[in-house]
Order: sequence, then structure tokens, then C-alpha cells
Amino acid sequence: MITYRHSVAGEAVTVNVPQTTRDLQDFADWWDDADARGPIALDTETTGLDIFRTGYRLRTVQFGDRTTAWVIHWERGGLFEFHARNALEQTRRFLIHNAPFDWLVLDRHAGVSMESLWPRTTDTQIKAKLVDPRAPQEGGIGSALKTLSAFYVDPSAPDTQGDLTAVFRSLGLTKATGWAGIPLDHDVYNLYAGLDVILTARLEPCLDEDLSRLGVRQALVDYEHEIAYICTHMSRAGLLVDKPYTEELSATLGAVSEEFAAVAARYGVENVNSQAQIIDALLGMGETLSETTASGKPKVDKSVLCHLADIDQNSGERLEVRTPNPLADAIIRSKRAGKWRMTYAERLLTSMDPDGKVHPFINSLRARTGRMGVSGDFAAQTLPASDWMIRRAIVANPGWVHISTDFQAIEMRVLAALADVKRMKDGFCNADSYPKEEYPEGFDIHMYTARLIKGPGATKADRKIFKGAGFGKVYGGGVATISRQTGAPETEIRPALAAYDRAFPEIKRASSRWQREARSTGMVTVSATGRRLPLDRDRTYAVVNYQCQSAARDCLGQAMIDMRARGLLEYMRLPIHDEILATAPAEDAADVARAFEECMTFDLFGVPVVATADIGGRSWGSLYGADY
DNA sequence: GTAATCACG
DNA sequence: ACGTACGTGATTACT
Repeated sequence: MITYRHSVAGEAVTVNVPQTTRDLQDFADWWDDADARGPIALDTETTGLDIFRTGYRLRTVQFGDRTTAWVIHWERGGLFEFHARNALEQTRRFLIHNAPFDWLVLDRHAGVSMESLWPRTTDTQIKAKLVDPRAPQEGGIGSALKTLSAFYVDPSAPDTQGDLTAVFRSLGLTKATGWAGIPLDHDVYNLYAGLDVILTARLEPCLDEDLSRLGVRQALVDYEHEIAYICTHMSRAGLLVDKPYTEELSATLGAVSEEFAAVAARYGVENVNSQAQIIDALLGMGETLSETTASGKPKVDKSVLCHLADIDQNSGERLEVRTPNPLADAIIRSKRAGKWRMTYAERLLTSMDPDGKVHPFINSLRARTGRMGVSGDFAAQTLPASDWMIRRAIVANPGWVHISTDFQAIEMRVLAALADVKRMKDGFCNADSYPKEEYPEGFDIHMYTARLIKGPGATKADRKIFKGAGFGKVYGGGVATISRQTGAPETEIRPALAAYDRAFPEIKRASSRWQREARSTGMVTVSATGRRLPLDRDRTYAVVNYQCQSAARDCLGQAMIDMRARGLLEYMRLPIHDEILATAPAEDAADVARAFEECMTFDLFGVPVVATADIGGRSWGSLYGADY
């Protein structure tokens, strides 16, 4: 046995690294006893983060409690694997920090299914985020094991990831090669592998104390664990890439990017991604750049360039308000094609697993509002929606089709429900009783608002103004931003906002109440599900957005739980804030789509929440106009 | 590492 | 007293 002694919070701790059959038997004896006493902290060390890539390896599995850790060298196979697997299969309760990662690793590389692990898991990262969802940069404790340990367990808790990076360098390895290349018997590697489980074991009671002190219910903790499992299930399923299409797409985008880069070069811009060059060239052409960035430099973003190129930012059509600047036009086109190629097409091709799938990591509790985030292989939540060409690269299995089910105006409904906005609730509740000719495409809250304020003669232009006003309320925007967003002059927005407030006076009242409550309870507003949402002292107005965004997230979260209960998990592919993307066999698509709609249809404090499913073809792009 | 940009809901 | 657009992820240039 190799044994390391260390000190955590003034107490001696031990990290054991079994070397012999006898050592492994000692581990088995410890494990048997520890399992009877309480949960066992669990962690893994692997070759990296690309779990689904060929050549990926599980290196060690660590088990531990407050004082003792065992680092089992899975990579050595044989009895090492045997004893680790025994413990993985039979332990009653595990504590894991960021469980989805270890679930996926053990599912794919240890033959211990995620299905068997998750009901036995408590994720300390979930608990930490329910205490404080903010990153350190936002003034929170953060959710990394290191920062949490330093806060709760021992201020001098080692930065295992950071310190190992230094060790990697001393071995001639990098951050990218270190995890795979460091020798399995390296002392620092093994010590830190063991300390991580000891820290996790010590963290949990501290988090429990905070959760209980703050009145966070166990039901919320359980709910988040189930959502995390559903998200991890979707990560494992992945998204299938149409490789030939994506290769051609990448080549086409590359050609377009180069074609317009050549045009830009003729005007002196060698690199279309260099703001400095763009600014110089445009000023040299006699253009004036009046908008500035936060640091005071001239702003040359898409909006500015579209104006110079006389192009509508959304439709791409000519505005006919000025002579188009050919350089601005070329920069827009070259940059867009370059970004789409690198961020989407190339990313898909380089992230594919041997089965041609990408596995974006779905963080079920990412934002401070609880919103989910998708990262890693592919930022699947941020594909261009204005064009089908990128989404066309994602396909369902042969014979399957894509189904997208999204909530209708969820944030406005949530606002009506939470702030108890009477006339808004009336609109949503009576949506079916309006004459068909008034809402030929179904009830629309923004048109309803426009009619409420302007009378039955309200136009589409009025609708646009009040839609802007509605978003302004949900986001906390003012006259200037709403004017910029809608393109309508401030002289039109100002009275519209005043009329909006008269029509829905409850919104301001709720905002004031939420801000007052937050100030009296430590700058935290509590969501409808009991989640804590810390507010920034200097922008308490954001409370309306936090309440709405958070409740909307929980509408999707609860719907996802209902979907699993209805047996829809195998069809689910991706959550996108107000939407669930799914695939299903073509012959079952209608039934599956209806089931998704039903899971996303319910009452929220007297407001009907409704959803619409769209059934497409084999590619995701088919839901955006592609013919395949 | 930071700033700026662009993609989404 | 007044008014504030919210939340993400990825890439590139530049220091």
C-alpha cells in the first residue's frame, strides 16, 4: 500500500493507494464498513473531458469519507477493476461533485450504468448551486470543488486542478496532455485524487446545514437531481451528424468567407476579424463611427456595419436609406461565413464520436436563474435560427424524424401568473373565446395588448411596439433600449410604455414587492419553486427578469420530469429554454408529438401554459425550411 | 486573461 | 430621485 498523510481543517487524513491483492482486500473491508455507516464520496480521474472520443480512458476511481480516501487504479485492470466495480455496483449512497460527468464516464468506461448510479447519487454541486447559484466573478462562492472547499472546509484546501497543471508542466506535459500522460503512480496525482473525495465528503454536511438554515426543501434537491439525470441522459444520446453534408457545408462556408475576405483586402482590411483594421479602413473611407464600446473605442459590430452597408440586420434586405459601403458588406459576409464554419461546421466534424454523434454537455443548473446551459462538443442551443443550413447538419436515426415542442410566450405567461396581472390573465384564460378572425393564427398576447390599449383597430405596427414593451418589462429595459430594439422612435415608445403600465399595473407593484423582500432578506429573491436567486445590489430591477426566467426554466424542468414519467426520455434530445427537441420513429411521430404537448400543457397559478409541437423530417433543419 | 463580437432563448 | 434590457457559449485579436 502506498499511503499519503495530509491535513484537512486541522485533522489528519489518509490517502491509500492499493498496490497488491492484500491492499485491495483492505479496501473491500473498509468499503463494506463505510457503506453501512453512510454515503461514500466518489470521484474519477480520466484522460480528459472528451468522454466519447476513441482512446478515452478511465484511470482511477476514488472512494472516501471524511478522513480516508482510496485511489483505485482502474487502468491496471484485473483485480483493481474488479474491486472498484464491486464498490460501484453495491454502494448504497454516493456523494459526487458534478455527478453528470462521472455518471457518463462510469456508464461508458466502467460498465456501470448511469441508470443504476443516479438514484444512489447526491450531487454536492447541485446542493451548492441551490445555496448560491453565482460564479465567483458574480460575487458568489462558485461551484467548483476547490472554491467550495476553501469556503466551507479549509481555507488552505489545495487547488488540485491548478496545482496539477503545474505538475504537468514540470513533466513536459500540457493542460491538454497532462491528464492522459501523467504516470499513474505520480505522488501528487494520487494525493490529490484522494483529497478530492475527502473534501467532497466534508463539504456535504456543510451544504446540508446551509440548505436547512436557508429553508431549501429536500423536494427541490430531489427535483434537481432528476432533471440532472434527464439532461445527462440526453448528453449520452447525443446528436447524429450528417458527415458528408457537414463537410460540404464547411467547404462552402470557407469559400464564401475567403471570397469576401478578398473584397475586404482590396479596401485595406487584411483580417476581417481585426476591429482595429476595420476602424482604420472605414474612417479612411470617410465614414463616421459614432457608437463606442465600453472601453471608448469605436464600435464596428454587425449592427453598425449593417447600417453602413444599407442592409436590414434581420432580413438581409436593402434598406434604401444610403449608399451601401462595399467594405462593410464584405466584412459582414466574410465574418459570418467564417464563424459559422468554425463554430458550427468544423466543431461538429472534430467533435464526432466513432458513431458520428456529438455529445454536448447539458448543465441542468447553469445560469444564476437556474437556466440550463449547453457546452462542450457543440453549443447546440445557439445554432443560427434565421437559416436552416447549420441545423440541417443534425439528423435523426434512419426512419426517425425531428419534433420540436415549444411553450407559447412562456415568459409573458409566467409574468402574468407570478405578478397576478389581471388583464393579462384574462387574455390568456379566454384565448379560445375570441373570434377566429381576430386571431387567425391563434391567440397572441402582444396583439391582445395592442387591442387593449389601441382598440380593435390596432395594427401590426402597434403589435410590434407592445411586444417590445412586453419584453422590456420582462427584461427590465427602458425607453432607449426598447426604441433601439424595435426601431421605433422614443417619442412613440414613451407613451406606449406608460399605457402598458396603466393596462397592467400589477407588474410594477410586483417588482417593488420583490425588490423590497429581497432587500430585507439579504438581496435574495426566491423563485416559485423555492430556488434562491441572488440579486445585484445596483440592479435590483432585474428581479422581474430573474423571477420570470427562473419560473420559465422550472416550467420546462417540471415538463421534463413529466416526459420521463410518460416514457418519453428515449426521444428527448435537447432542452432549449422554452423548447424540447426530440426525435422519434416517423410512424410514431404524431403520437409522440402529442405526448410532448401534453407534458408541456398545464396551469400555472391560474394561467394556462400551452405548447405546440412541430413535426419535421429527418434533419433538424427541416423544422427551419430545409427539405430533408 | 480581457475585450469585443456574434450565435441563441 | 431616477433609470438601468436578462441569461448563456465560442471564437478571435491583442496585451
